[in-house]
Amino acid sequence: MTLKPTLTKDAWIAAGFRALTKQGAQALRAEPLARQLGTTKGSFYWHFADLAGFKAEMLKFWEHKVATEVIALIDEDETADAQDRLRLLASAASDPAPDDYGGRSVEHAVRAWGLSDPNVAAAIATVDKTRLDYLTGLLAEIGHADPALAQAVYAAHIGLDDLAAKHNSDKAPAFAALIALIVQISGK
Amino acid sequence: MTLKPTLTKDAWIAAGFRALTKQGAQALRAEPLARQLGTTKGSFYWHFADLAGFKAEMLKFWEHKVATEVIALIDEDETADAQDRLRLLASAASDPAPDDYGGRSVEHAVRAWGLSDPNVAAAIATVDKTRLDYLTGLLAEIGHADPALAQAVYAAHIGLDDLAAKHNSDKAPAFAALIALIVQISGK
DNA sequence: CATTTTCCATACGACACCGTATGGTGCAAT
DNA sequence: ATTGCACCATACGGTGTCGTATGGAAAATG
Repeated sequence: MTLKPTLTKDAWIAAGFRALTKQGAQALRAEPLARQLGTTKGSFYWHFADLAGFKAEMLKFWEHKVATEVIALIDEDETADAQDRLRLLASAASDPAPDDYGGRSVEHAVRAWGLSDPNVAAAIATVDKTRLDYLTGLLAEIGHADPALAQAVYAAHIGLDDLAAKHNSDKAPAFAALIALIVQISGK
Repeated sequence: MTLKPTLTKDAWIAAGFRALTKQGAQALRAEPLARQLGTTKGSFYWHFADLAGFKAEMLKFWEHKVATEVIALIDEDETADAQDRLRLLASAASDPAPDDYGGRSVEHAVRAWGLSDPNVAAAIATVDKTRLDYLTGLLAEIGHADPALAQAVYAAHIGLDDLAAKHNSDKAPAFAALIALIVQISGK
């Protein structure tokens, strides 16, 4: 059990996400991050081969986090039916910034990052597909067979992250209102 | 010899939006843009005081474009009622990239840009408020008084831009499906 | 205590870009 | 033709960052 008073890779990655959410992808540089951590880039280049390696580890970290979130959601309540699961989704969106590294949504920042980094874009595409397939299945179970609707609902989730980050507005009630509307129709 | 049309500010701004949509905000630099245009930064610094001035003009250009779009939409059909206007919104989203500078949505790129530039974020906030107020009014007219729903619908519009850019998917059917659902409920 | 390993500091050359200064070119008007 | 102006090319110093190389401190190991 080596108790380390020194920096770990995770500390660098956390600093990376803080910088990403606050300043965008162009802030992912070794020397500014080192200043932020009160150290020098000597540490950075000991823990990571180069910037690309650092970014790859950040991305890996995010992919793992998202994957566990999805699994947790699916296994949350084995007995819940589709309607319950949808409402669970709506309330999960109300978490007051559970994965926050300093004020904004990590997911939103990662999506913006994807615009300038193909590796990030590829990871996002995979995540999107997983979620969208899951949501499409849920909606189909309650009578909404059109996958276009699932796409719209998922898009609302994405867009609300954006709006919440830019306007400090609350994401939860809007998403809940949308889900409520959809569940209402399925009941008829 | 080729009659060389001199570069205008608009040509630089167009190149700026191409770079923004393809590579993100960090691509808004004088020398790379000059190479892209087959010229040098001597031209850039003749047309613009500095990078900040250039970005300000890009932003001004975008704000003007968005403003005219909104006005055009409102004045499109004076006799249309709220339901018609909503369907008009849905079909307007089906334009095959009307404001494209090279493959992706400008709006989407500008929103990502806003993450790292407060001036851009402020412009987006204004635009969002205008659109959201308009949409909230429309939905209220057809019986959906909850502004949270309007927020969700607008968020879907934003999110679909993101998904369309990342997956080359079509934005129109998803948004149309959502609007159809909402109009359907209002009929009850 | 000596040695090895782990982790960080510092110095270095290379490179890309900024913004300025200044010179050059083609075209218009006189 | 000469001048004036609009527009671009080029050269320059300055800054910020990259990635490497190397030295050193502190803990772990024997």
